[in-house]
Amino acid sequence: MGAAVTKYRVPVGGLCTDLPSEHSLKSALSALQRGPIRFMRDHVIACEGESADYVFLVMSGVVRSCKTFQNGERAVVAFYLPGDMFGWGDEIRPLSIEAASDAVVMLIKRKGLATLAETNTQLATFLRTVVTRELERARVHAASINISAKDRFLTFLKDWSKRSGASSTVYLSIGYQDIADYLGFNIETLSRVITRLQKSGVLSRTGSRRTLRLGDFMAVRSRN
Amino acid sequence: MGAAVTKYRVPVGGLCTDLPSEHSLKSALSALQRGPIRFMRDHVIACEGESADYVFLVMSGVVRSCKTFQNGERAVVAFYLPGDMFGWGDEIRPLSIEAASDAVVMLIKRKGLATLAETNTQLATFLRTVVTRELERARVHAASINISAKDRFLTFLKDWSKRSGASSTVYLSIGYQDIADYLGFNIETLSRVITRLQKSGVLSRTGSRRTLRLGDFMAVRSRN
DNA sequence: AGGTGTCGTTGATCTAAATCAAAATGGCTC
DNA sequence: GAGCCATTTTGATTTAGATCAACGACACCT
Repeated sequence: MGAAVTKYRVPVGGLCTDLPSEHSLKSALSALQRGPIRFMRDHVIACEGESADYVFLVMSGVVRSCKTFQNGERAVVAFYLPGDMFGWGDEIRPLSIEAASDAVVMLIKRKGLATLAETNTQLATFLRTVVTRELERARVHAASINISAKDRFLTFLKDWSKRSGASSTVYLSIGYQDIADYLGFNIETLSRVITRLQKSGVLSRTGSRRTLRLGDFMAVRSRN
Repeated sequence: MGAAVTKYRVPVGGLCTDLPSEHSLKSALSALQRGPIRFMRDHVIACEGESADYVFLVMSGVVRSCKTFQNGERAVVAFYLPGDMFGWGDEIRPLSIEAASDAVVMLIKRKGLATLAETNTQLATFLRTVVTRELERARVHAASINISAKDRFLTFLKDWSKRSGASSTVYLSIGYQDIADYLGFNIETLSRVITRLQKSGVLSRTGSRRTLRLGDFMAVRSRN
């Protein structure tokens, strides 16, 4: 190992990549951890309105946070991928947390983390970047409020492929309903958008419906 | 003054309400400040892509942050009202900052603030809540991606009236175009929505078009 | 292999909002 | 007040996406 900087739990290219773990921090963190815990798809990990005692670290699978409205509609606000830490910064959960695919999640005591961050500058910086990055993502999402379904989906795909370790082949481990609820249109529209993109050669699907092979994105004129 | 907790610059019920200013902090902060600076409506305060040397504190008027796309379209991502501090947490400005009405803004050196926050827990906590609150707002905005123009506008109005010091009369100091670009529909639709709400008695406009008198919001069935 | 349930696809129709076009309003200066 | 400008409003038409309905595909289960 030597002087090489080892990283703390990095399943893919997620947020936690940024947290260097010297031994002291690593052991201090492990004292605050519970888990890993397995959740089956669609199972609720935490409810809206609860006190947020834990911060989450996704080990595998995909986790979604969503807002459910009184009329039964739902909006998916964010997806968290392996390596992502989230749930920091809220005393009360503003959104429910659910498994969007079978997922393994680590729980970390929020208060303990806060205490640790008071003395450990590295951790404090890391937590700040976690929130900032999430804010950035939310802003981009919010800014996409007036673009077409096609462009919205392409933006999503681009982001997803980047986050899940860019390659020309993307595996959507989550259901279409989740994607549609995230992008703000319905599942039929999503299906049609994908079909159209397929026909126009932007992407192709071999074998499993969930596996998309991407052509040249940039070739497609989109808003940004 | 005695034991009474004085607050730092609180034009209305904005974010800065939360920052208690003992003398030491106050003077340390004032050393980092530049301003107040006046900006006329639509003037650019900071550009996307620039290094973010300053954090902003709105003294009066309204400031918007927006993303401009290559095709000339624009999305307003957030509005900042008197008392709001923003721009913390980004090394590089992800969005341009512009005056949505004539506005007076205070500039605070970001690096200095960061240094100060390292030793001052109160300030650190405050900065964290600033970012968290902004994230919360962005999430709500993003979650509104699939609701009707009417509901989106009502949600906006509710939030705006709360932020600008709730009363049954709301003064929109910004143009319709800005509101439309924030809500993600065009100005004609916004105008029609308002007209319809007027006809259905949810709100009325006396004198200036910019002044809305609100009826009972809760009576209107909306999604949340 | 055949049945069953979930999930994605396709088609027909409807509707909210976009777009195009023009008029009305209010604010401003002279 | 008259004229001029930016802003908002209203109307006619088009369109993207929603909705309703049915069908196809795949995984799972015995």
